[in-house]
Amino acid sequence: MYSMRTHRNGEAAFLFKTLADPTRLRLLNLLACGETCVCELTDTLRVVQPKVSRHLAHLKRAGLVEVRRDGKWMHYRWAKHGDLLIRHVLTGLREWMAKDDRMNGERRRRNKVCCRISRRKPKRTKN
Amino acid sequence: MYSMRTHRNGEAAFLFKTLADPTRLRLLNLLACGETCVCELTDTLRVVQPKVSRHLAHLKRAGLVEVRRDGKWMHYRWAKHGDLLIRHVLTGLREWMAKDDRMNGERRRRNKVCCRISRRKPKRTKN
DNA sequence: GACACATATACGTTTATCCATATATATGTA
DNA sequence: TACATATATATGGATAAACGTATATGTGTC
Repeated sequence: MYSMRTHRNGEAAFLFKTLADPTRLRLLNLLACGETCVCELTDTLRVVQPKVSRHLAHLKRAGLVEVRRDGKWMHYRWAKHGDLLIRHVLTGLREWMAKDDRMNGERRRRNKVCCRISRRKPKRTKN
Repeated sequence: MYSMRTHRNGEAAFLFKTLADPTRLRLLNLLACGETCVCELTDTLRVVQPKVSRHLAHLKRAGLVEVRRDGKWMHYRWAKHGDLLIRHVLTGLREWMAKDDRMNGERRRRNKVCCRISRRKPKRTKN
């Protein structure tokens, strides 16, 4: 179900195309910490919001992430994968991210991002 | 050593970019059977030779395959990988290829290709 | 050396990808 | 309803990837 794209027309290439972009790998890296909303991703990566949304959409099309709406916010997370290929690839990716310096730094930064801290106590806020 | 590209500048993206092409996946699929020369690959995939060579060069740059010269022929094979990410990814890829219909068909065809059969007995031939 | 064959590379064109900016949509609040 | 905020999408331009054809290199044979 999540991996239609890789099986339809037999294209694993589509999965790899999705992973072949540094920004998308950085997004997956942050999502490896758990569910994260778009503004947190934007702030952490210091990347303009349309760019983040565009890449998230691509990850979603490929079945790599799922979304949940919470008021104005969209929370993205890694998808559960039935697909064997995706599972192997993401296992390798997780291990790689755990060792990569830049990725480590960005995961650390994620937890300090202002909008994350300020929104923690009230589940929904006006600001 | 084989995976310099993935570690230098921290880009796993380069590995995925290499795998993000159907022709290169088809080549890796044939090489999964064992060492294969360019003309066999060309005949099996029914793809023009410069295209095959170009993609093989890309796979080599990424450290995914190795080459051995045998007279006029160049024999390509999967490389041995120290890199964990590459190992996970290729494990997933192997399993996927084993199940994919098109890939199965092409591996079967590989063993029937004319130039393969005619060149089997004499290790080196004039023709 | 001249030629044939296997493979690699160079070149110009087409196609796909990525980006930044602008704009649209959706939700919540006054 | 009007407005602010969060996110998504559309548009046009720049960059890179892939392709086919032509040509170069490298090896063996005569």
